[in-house]
Parts: sequence; C-alpha cells; structure tokens
Amino acid sequence: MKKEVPDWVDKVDPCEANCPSRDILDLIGDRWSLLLLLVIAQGVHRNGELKRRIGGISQKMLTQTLRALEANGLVERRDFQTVPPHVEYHLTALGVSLGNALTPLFGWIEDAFDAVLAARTAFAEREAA
Amino acid sequence: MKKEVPDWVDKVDPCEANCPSRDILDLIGDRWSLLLLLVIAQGVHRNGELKRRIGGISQKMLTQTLRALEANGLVERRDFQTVPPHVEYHLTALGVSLGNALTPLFGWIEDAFDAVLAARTAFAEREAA
DNA sequence: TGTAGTACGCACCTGTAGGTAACCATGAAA
DNA sequence: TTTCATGGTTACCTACAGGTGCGTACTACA
Repeated sequence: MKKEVPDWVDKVDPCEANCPSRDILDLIGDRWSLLLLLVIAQGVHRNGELKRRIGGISQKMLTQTLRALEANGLVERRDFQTVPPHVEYHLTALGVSLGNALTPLFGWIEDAFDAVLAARTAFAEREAA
Repeated sequence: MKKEVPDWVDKVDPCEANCPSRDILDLIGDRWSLLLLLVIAQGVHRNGELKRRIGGISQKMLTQTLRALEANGLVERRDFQTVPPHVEYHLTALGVSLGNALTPLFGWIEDAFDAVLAARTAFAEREAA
C-alpha cells in the first residue's frame, strides 16, 4: 500500500468553490469568532465581561460575532428579560465539539510560534540580501 | 478536583491584543492559506496545477498567499531556474505539523456541517417569527 | 505568424470587515 | 439629579483584502 501523503489530506475537499467547507472556513476565519469561542468556554458569559476580557474588541463586533455564532448554532443566548438587562452566552454541544476540534490548533500555535518567528526573520534576511 | 471547563480552554490566551496567537490566527484566518496548505499536502506542487485545482483563486492571491506561507516557514519554494520557469512548492516540517493540527478541524467541518446548516435554518425562522 | 503555457509583478478598482460615535431605557447609587 | 452600568442598535467612515487586467521573457507547437 503506497501512501505518500499524510492522513489528513483527503478528509475534505474544499477546492470546489461551492464546497460547504468554504462556508465554515469563512465563519471561523474572521478576527473574533475563535477568540469568543475560547473565552466563553473559559466561563465568561456576559456581554460586559467578554468585552473587558478580550482586548481590542468593539461593542459592535462583539454583538455581531455573538449573533453569527448563535446563528450557526455554536452558542446559545439566554436573555433573562430583566432590567437592567441580563444576558448570558453559553456554548452549545456543537460549540463544545468545535472547541475540541480546535485544541490541537491552539496547541500548535503555542508550540510552533517560536519556529514561525524564526522563519520570518530568516525570510526577511534572505529577501534583504 | 473540580473541573467545570473542558481541557482545551486554557491552552493559550489570545485575549491580550498583543498575544502572539493573534498573529498566527490572522495568518491562517485568511481565505486561501488553509486551502493552499491542504492542496500542497495532497501532492500538488506547481503554480499552474494549484491554480487549476483551487476553484476561484486568482493568480495574484495564489502568489501572494504562497509568499506568506513561505515567509512563515510553512512551505518551501524550489525554483529550478529553467526556462520556461519551473517552480515547486513543498510543505516544510512546520507546515506538515500545522496540517496535522488541523486534521480535527477539517474532520469537524465534515461532521458538523449538517448541524450548522440546520441551526442556521432554525435561527432564520426564529428571527422571522 | 500566432497562440498557448510557465510563473510571475504591478496598477487600478471595489466590497466589505471592522472601527467610532451617538442614542436608548432603566434602576441603583453618590 | 447626575452619573454609572446593563446590553444593545444604528449611521457613518476608512483601510485593506482581494479581484481584474496588462506586461514580461522564453519555448513549443501548429
């Protein structure tokens, strides 16, 4: 059995412009979705807390991203209908499963960051030469 | 041992605006990087092949994304210095390791896509009501 | 003679992601 | 009675991602 490519290459084929995976990649490929997912999983559930926790996010993007995550079934929004407003966001089962699927990626980021930085420096020097 | 949150939540903290992980998330969060990574791993190595394989990518974005991947040490560019030009792109060890880290994500996309679609429909109907 | 393939670089244009600011309704606290 | 916190919405503006199109230098083929 000749196997020249690693296992993970043929799991999905997002080459076709109309492949569903493109859609999902767009969803998680924005600036805040993964961060929000992470922080909510860490146990931060309220609008204000999230905004304070995530450095640099604006109220607009926070609301917008939460709506997108909700629309895709990854987080659940609980509005307590009180005044002053009390709203909580929690991961759905689907959201948790996505989080689990992202574990290796976050791990890789931690592990490989130094190597990436080194590669950048080396590349810049090669270009300058 | 009280453990209320899943394991993957505290692996990295990209909450600080200056956290390195933001940088990496930006790198892979664009439209073509992951796709290119995938297709190169599948054994497609030349510019023209990649362009034909990946539906919808322009020559400009192909070159641009390949350069970014190269600059971050994920792919290696081999220029055979012939005429007509012959250039090949291969994953580096770092690129392969990222690919491995992405396996669960691609798997999740396959598995969860139906659920996401259903959630979208349900959400749209809830909104319309 | 002309067209196609190879791998680009550069100029130009547009859509949109994402930022800022102002506004809303309410109650508690200073 | 003025401020703050709650969780938003909306209008407006800008920067940049990404698309189109043309130019380059050479070969092969009809």
